[in-house]
Amino acid sequence: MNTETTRTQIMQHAQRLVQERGYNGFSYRDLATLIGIKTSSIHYYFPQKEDLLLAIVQQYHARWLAAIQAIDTGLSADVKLRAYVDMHRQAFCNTERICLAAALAADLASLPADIRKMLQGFYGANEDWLAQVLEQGVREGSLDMPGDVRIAARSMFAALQGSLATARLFNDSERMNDLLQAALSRQ
Amino acid sequence: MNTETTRTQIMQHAQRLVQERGYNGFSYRDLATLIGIKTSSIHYYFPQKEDLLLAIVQQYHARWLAAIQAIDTGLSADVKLRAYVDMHRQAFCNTERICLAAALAADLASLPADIRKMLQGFYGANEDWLAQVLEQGVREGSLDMPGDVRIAARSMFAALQGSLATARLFNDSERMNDLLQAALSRQ
DNA sequence: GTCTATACATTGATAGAC
DNA sequence: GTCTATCAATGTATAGAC
Repeated sequence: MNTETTRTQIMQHAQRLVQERGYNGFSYRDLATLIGIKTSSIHYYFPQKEDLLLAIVQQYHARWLAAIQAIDTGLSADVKLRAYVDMHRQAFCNTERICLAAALAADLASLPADIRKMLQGFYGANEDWLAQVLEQGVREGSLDMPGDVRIAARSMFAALQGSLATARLFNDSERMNDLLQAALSRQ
Repeated sequence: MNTETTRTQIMQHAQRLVQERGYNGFSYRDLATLIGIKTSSIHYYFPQKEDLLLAIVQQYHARWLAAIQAIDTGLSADVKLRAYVDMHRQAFCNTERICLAAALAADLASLPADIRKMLQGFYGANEDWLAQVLEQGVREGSLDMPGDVRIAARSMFAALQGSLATARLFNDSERMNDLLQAALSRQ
């Protein structure tokens, strides 16, 4: 079973390049050279660069949501939070890449409108999940949330996204351990 | 007194475009059209695009540091923190732009090495200042910091940078009010 | 499906007139 | 200082052979 189809390879490399260089920081030529094909072959699968971007973002969103939903709903809030933060930490330590959504959000004005909508969906889904867990933590008494859990969830997700960028900037995986303190210091 | 020299205009528009579209999301032609000159005139001031980027980052860094240092050192830690967070909030509400350093950090792999060094300097300077203020807060008893203030400072700055990106993504200035809660909830 | 060939616009950059 | 003119390289994209 070979999952290394051309289409798969294109998407893998394209996702990585967006995360490393931004949407405007790579070309079909870069992709073609990396894979060892011609640019016209990429156009066969993704006629326009926006088609490629759309496919990447959809796949990323679906996989990330699946990973979140794989966190056992029966767990306590603080364990869920640790698992969630660990997802970010491991994603970074394995790839040294920031979040795809954060990479695209930086170049926002240069992206098509439908991508912006998808990014909002990605951010919103994460914030919703986090808010739900924080609320559970308050109910369970394991988390001390002074204000609105919705706002706390926003701040927490922003801190996670920002920490990934900083960890890469300093090429310092150790910084990803700060994430735990950042997210869980209110316990 | 006319500060709207060509050089100034170039730098202003270029900084804005980096913050909106990323370093690879605009061209000398874009700049020339915006200002009403020819691309060769831009090359007169900034022979290479990297020269332009360097000048912008240096100016941004200097101005931001000056703004931080303008915060009265005699103030209490929590007032200093509020002033610092308010700098971010107002910067966003006036311009709807994210931090220049955060915009560049996203496209990191496509930037020259000396720019990476400057970004590290910018992040480090902010984290240092924050850590110092947090330590003051602990001494004064106005802040309850469970762990290392250095780590807390990193998380706080990451949260600020991330919140700016989210506020822009959702075109929601209200989110910048979350910053206060995010940064000061440990009071 | 992948290629060759090609089109056509854009990009960063330079030389030299004014 | 700003312009015209020009450049080679790169960018996205298409047509059609195999």
